[in-house]
Amino acid sequence: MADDRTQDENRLIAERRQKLDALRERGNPFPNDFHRNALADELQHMYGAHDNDTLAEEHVEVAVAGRMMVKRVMGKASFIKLQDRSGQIQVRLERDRLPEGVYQDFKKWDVGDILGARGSLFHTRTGELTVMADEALLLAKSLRPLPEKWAGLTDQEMRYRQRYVDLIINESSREVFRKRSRIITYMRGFLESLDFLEVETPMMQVTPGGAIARPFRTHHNALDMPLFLRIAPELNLKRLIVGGFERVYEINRNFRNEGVSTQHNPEFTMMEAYRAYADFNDWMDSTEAMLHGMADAVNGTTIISYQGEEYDFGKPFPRLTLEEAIVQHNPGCDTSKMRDRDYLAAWCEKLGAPVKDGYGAGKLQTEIFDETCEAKLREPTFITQYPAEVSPLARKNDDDPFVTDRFELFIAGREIANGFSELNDPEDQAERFRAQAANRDAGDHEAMAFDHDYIRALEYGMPPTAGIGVGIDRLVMLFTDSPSIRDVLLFPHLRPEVFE
RNA sequence: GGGGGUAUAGCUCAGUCGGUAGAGCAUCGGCCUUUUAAGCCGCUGGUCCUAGGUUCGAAUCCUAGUGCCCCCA
Repeated sequence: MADDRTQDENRLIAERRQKLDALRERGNPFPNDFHRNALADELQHMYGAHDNDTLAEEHVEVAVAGRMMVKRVMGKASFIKLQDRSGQIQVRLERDRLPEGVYQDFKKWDVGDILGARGSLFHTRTGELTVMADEALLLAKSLRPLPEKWAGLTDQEMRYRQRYVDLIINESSREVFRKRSRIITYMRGFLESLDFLEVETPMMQVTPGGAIARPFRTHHNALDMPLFLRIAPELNLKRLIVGGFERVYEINRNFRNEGVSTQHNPEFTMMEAYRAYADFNDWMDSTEAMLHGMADAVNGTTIISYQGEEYDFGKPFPRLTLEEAIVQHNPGCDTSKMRDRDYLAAWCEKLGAPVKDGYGAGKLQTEIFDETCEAKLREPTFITQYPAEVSPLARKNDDDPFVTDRFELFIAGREIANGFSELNDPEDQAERFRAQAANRDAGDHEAMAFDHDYIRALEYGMPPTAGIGVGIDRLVMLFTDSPSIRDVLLFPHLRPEVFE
């Protein structure tokens, strides 16, 4: 026990431990037989408008419980506020109304303690709905003092490391994560209404695939073999299209062994959906419809306010090709040389973007796009026709095989979604894998491995299909006006804390 | 990987030119039966991130390191 009294003990905690020790003398200080029958917000909605005469007639007996966030002792009577998952409710405790000794005990309870109280409702002079307690008890002692009530908790590091404290203190933080849940619920509903089947595919894969990214590696002891955390569920979901489900989706974590930033966490949540007998245009339409409906349902308006800018999710999103975007944002470029490797390479050099021997015109185009266009795409915009060179799983365009039938959706200068008509020609796919494998052999850790089973699956025949991936975290950032991905992850990745 | 910012009481923050460490809130003690950041009186509470260095003297200046934040690659 003594060993648990950790290094950051201080006088405030020691005082509370003594109070807990005293409670232990009198029995179990963590009772589990208090039955709450009302939430703070329910009471506000049901009885907030009733006057005191009505409340006295009704004599509503309630049992409330939660964390004591405010404690105001005024001699023989006190006001406290209990916070539960719905909100806060005030409770009045009067010495002479409570059972013998309870009020004296209460004076020793601390802000942060978990309490239960039973009593009837009334309004104070200033009109606040309040429970007049006939009974009050301590349900769980809090040993650590909470941040101060007015300034609250603002220290970013503590907000991320001790999210539980952030959630206790900051309603805005609680609201971010409620909204995150509503976004995902809406998305599920949208897909279910289109008869999509939710599935779960492996997180641990022998051959990581489905994206261009570096994977995390782990090891299976019993089988004595390496395994990789998935970078995308894509190939497995398309195996299920081959299997005949026709419409499947998965909302789950991906893992990418890359840098950490305000836009990147090593693990992040992606929604991927695949629909047979559809093409990438259908997915652009559905994505627009989904985001429109989501904004209405989750935020109550189609206008998304993000970091001082406003975007209208109610309007159709402009669609332009990658080459059109480059031309539009680079007046003066030579439009006749948009696929001239030498021209593009020189341009990249000027931009300071890497140019390697293996890079073709398509790869160089995307570098120029990333450097000169991406950040400028503020309003929701679909960029279409990505080069085949950088789209190893996408179907080539029938009229222009340099590009694929692919799109990415940009909002506020960031990629939010990526979709395309799927490559279902097994021989073309095998050829693309071979090209990726060559890059891999040349030292590109992000290049895809050749997935023989995936080719075998395609050889059984995959119907014409289109798929999409939506970055959930970035979407939640937009909907909650959060500047950093860490603000929308309950437990963002941080360097480990050292406990001495 | 590079650059910038930041780190002081439980929390939020001051700290002047290098000269004994400060405030508000919280805690603790006293008063107070309708408060709303309740009020009044009193007392506590510090590894000034860490390790070196300069100096008679360092929260303050220098060097290195660490965490977090931001920007860039």
